[in-house]
Amino acid sequence: MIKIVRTRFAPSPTGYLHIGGVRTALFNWLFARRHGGQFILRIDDTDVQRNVAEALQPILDGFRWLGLDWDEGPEVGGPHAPYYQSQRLERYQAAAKMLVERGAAYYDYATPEEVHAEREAAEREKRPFVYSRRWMAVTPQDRARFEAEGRQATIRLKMPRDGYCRINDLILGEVTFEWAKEQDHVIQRADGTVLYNFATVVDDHDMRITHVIRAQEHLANTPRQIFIFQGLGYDLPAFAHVPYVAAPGGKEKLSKRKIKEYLKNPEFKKIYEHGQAIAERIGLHLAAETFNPVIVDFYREVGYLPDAILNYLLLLGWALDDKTEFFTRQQMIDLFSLERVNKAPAGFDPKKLLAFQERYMQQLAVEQKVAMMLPYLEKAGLIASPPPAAVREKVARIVQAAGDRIKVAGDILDYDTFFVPDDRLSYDEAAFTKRLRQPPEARELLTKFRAVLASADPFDAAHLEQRLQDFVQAEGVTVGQIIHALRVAVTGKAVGFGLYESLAILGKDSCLARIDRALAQR
RNA sequence: GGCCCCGUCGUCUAGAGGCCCAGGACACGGCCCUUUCAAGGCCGCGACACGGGUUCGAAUCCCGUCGGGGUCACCA
Repeated sequence: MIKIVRTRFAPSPTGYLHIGGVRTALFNWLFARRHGGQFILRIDDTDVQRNVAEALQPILDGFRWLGLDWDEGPEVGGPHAPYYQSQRLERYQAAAKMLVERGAAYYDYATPEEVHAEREAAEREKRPFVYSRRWMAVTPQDRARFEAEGRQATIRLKMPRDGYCRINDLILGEVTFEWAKEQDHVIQRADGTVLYNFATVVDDHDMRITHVIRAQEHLANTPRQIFIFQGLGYDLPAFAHVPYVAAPGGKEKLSKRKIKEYLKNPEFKKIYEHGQAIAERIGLHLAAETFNPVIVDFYREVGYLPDAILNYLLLLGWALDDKTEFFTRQQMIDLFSLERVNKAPAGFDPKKLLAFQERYMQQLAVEQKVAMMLPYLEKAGLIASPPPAAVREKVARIVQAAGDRIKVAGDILDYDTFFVPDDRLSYDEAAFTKRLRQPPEARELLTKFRAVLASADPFDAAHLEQRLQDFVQAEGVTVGQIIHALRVAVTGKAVGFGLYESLAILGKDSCLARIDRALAQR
């Protein structure tokens, strides 16, 4: 019988989707899709006191935005519901009890202090800690006696004390652990709630998970989980431990808590500031702790493409060959394999992510780009909402003219000059000085060229270029002497796309008004 | 510290004994194009952690050293 491949990703409802988590989820998703199987989302909320629904929403939104659909889980349900660990407690308790009955676990009446003391003693004597099982209840009489003392029971795993646990990991190969080094871990607390390592196993079995693809930090948990699977008489899933995603410019695991440290990295900082600037212009004032390149929401708000992010993440620890870099969704699914996942951690490089983003942006048609960018202009208060047809047309012309300069949708705000009223145009001071105050001939040339513009017809890029060429010839000056001054005067900025196209988009009236305004400034 | 994992250009990687005095991409530097800024084109810089084996031959296999990381909870 061929088992249908079923993989899962089990996020905790923390309020945001972590980029490293997405990479793990992506591998799970791809593996399931590759083999025509199912991808399950399960919520690890065993230890969460906060409002789960609220903290879960951003995560589900993130998955949807990225196009990583789940076959079973929150909001879609499924045959193994509920998919929230907090709602499965009775099932876990029944399993824990069964584990005790089968002799693979026991009721333990030690207090946390007593165990702690044993651990300290072992440390002092520099020997590995192994619980003495002094407060292990072997018989019902033991339980009664301990309880008479006012003690409360936890349930501990009764780990083997000899032999080896061999794991055949799909990525790492064979990994061997010594059973004797494993602890009698608590699986059920004194208050009856259960611990992650135990709940995970029960869920993976109940939900018929065939392949556990998870971060390598869980490798050390695997022996005890295998012990639980076997103790309960469950079939073992296959394990694949993917290396964790490392911090930018570092080797340690990427962590959402170390943002301040990452911001010392100039490249990370640059990407962050680029996004932060866009966010602020659309009225999002978010703290670095919750809005930064480690969190998926950052990319969504700033206007990245999901496909670019996924493509980048796919190549973080996986490669098809020595040349293929770009993968469509379908190609990813067709070509992904766990065998080609690297064993070593890969550093997260937001700059390379941006490079993928640029390439994906370049492939979009103008209409697609416009659709992405209109919301930014609306939120920044630069255009009406919904935008009239004429405005859309204008945005399309700008997007066309800007070409590859727009890397993320939010970059459209760099062209705000085309939307501000003529009398509110602000000038880049440094540029204004360099182009309009310092060159002695600037104002005179600009004044003369204003007259040329006033009579220009048609007011399009080709014609305007011709008029400017004629002008410099007639005046005996260079293009450089007039064009920079003109750019600053009409756009307020030193840089931008083609000037003739800029003039044409602005229209004659605006150009003339802006030149007048510039000439009036001292 | 115990256990486990890992170690090719700054970064992501290709490489499964001769195709490699190591290939690609990002970044970086230069040139070209050019009204600015991008984009694009061309060129360049740049790595097998180290030491021993095995072999006619090692980035690839073995051993050791060093280095990095993960994990050691009644967290997930």
